[in-house]
Amino acid sequence: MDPKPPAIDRVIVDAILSGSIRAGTRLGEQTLATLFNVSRTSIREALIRLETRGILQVSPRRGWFVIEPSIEEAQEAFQARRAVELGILTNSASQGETVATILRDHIRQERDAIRSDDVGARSYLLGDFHVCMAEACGHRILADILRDLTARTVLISALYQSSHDAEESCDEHAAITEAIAAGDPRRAAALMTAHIGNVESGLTKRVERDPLLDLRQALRLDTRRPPAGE
Amino acid sequence: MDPKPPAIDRVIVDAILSGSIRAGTRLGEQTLATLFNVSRTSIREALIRLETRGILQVSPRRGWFVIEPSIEEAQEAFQARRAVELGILTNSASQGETVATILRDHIRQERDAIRSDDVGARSYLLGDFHVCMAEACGHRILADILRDLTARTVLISALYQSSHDAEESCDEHAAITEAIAAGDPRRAAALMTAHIGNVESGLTKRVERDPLLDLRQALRLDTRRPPAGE
DNA sequence: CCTATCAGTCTTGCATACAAGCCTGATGGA
DNA sequence: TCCATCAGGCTTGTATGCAAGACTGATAGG
Repeated sequence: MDPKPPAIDRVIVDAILSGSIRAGTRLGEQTLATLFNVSRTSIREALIRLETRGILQVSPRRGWFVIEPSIEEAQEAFQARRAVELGILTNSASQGETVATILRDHIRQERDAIRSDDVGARSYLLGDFHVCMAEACGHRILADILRDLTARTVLISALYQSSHDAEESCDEHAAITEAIAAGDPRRAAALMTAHIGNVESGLTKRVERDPLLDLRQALRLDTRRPPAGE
Repeated sequence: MDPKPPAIDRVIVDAILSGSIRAGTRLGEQTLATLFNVSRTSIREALIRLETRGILQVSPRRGWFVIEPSIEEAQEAFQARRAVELGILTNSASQGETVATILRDHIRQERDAIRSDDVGARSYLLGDFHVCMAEACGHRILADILRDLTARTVLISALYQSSHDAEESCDEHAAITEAIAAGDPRRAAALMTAHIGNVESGLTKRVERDPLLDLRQALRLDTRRPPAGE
C-alpha cells in the first residue's frame, strides 16, 4: 500500500523549513508515535538522527525540542553557510549555464510562491535555493549539509521575514544565478556573501529593535518551554 | 567511578581516524554491547548517530559496516573538503597570528608522532590539523563537519599513506600555517587547495597502480564482507 | 564430483515493559 | 494570603523479548 511511507525525519525537517514548526516546539515521542502509527522506538531513532543533524535537542527526561538558536549560534550558522557557499562558488567554475538553467527554474518557483502568498512554500523555497545551488554544482554532500544549516538559520529568521524581504532575497538569487551563468564565479561568490549578509543583518537589526527576543534568548537556559504560552 | 564514560560514538570515530578500524569493518550490535557493557539499545543509538554522520552504513538484517567509499564518493568528499576549507580560509582574514600559534603547536605534535613512528597518532593528527584549523578560525560548526568528512577520506587514503607522504603533508601544513600567520588568506587558501589535491591524487595514482582496489570497489555492491578473509 | 535444497544459526528490526527523573498542582501550615 | 512540601502523572532512558530476514553448512540427488 505505502510504496514509501515518507521518512519521519524528512516530514519534520520539511515542516521546519516551511515554517510550520517553530523554534522551541516540543516533539513528544509518544505523540509522534501515535501520529505516525509506529512504536516509540522508530520515532526515537528519527529524533536521534535529527539531533545529530543539529536540528533538535533533547533535554533529559523533559522532552525533545526544536533548537532555539541563540544570537551567537545563529551567527555561527550564518558564518558557516557563508564559508561553504563561497567555497562552492569559487571552486566550481565551468558548466555555468547548466547550473543557471536549474536555478532559473527554481527562482521561477520562488516567484510563484511569493505571488500566491504561500508562506510555507516561500520559506521553503528561499532556503532550498542554496541547497539546489550546491547540488547543481555537483556538491551533493555539501547540499545535505547546507540543508541542515539552513534549518538552523530559518528557525530564527523565518518568523521575521516579510513578503518584501522575500522578494528582495529572490532578486538576489536571480543576480547570483546570472553571475554564475556569465561564468563569473568571483562575482557570484561576492553576491552570495552579500546576500547571506543581508539576511543575517536583517535578523540582527530586528533583534535590536525587539528586546523581547534578547530576553527570551537570555532565559533560554532556564525555561525551555515551548513559547506557546501567551 | 566513570566521571564520563567516553561516548561510544567518539571511541569509534577516533579509532577510524587513527586507522585502527578499517573500511568495511563490521560492527555487530551484540558484540559492541558486551564490549561496552551496555544494552543493544544504547549501542544502536550510537550506530544510528554514526550512520547519519555518514561514517557507518547499515545493511538490513546483515549488519553495520564502516563505509567503503568508492572512488567517486571519495572524490566527492575531497571536493567538499576543498570547498569548505577554501571558504574558511578566504573568509577569516584577521587574527592570523592567534590561529598560527595554535596550528604551530599542532604541527609540533604531528612531527613528534612521525618521528616516533606512532602510525595511529600520525594518521589522527594529520587529519585533525584541518579540524583544528577550522576551529581556530572560529568555525566550530564546520570543524565538526570536517571531522566527519575527514573520516570518509581517511577510510580510503590512510591505508596507503607512507611515512614519506606524512612528512610531505606535515610540511604543507606548516606552509599553510605560515601563510595564515602572514595574514595572506589568499595564499593560504591556494596552498590548502593544492595540499588536498596532493593527498587526493596520491590516492588515485595508487589506485591506478593497484587494480585490486578497483576490483574491490566494483564488487562492493555484491560482497560487503569485511576484507579480513585471505 | 558437482549442484541444488533446506534446516539451523546469527543478524538486525520493532515493540513493549519497567525504571528514573521532572513538573504540576494540591494540600497544609504560618 | 503566601509559601513549603509532597504525591501523582507524564516524560524520556534502558533493557529485554520476539519476529523476520540473510547467510552457512550439511545433505541428498543427479
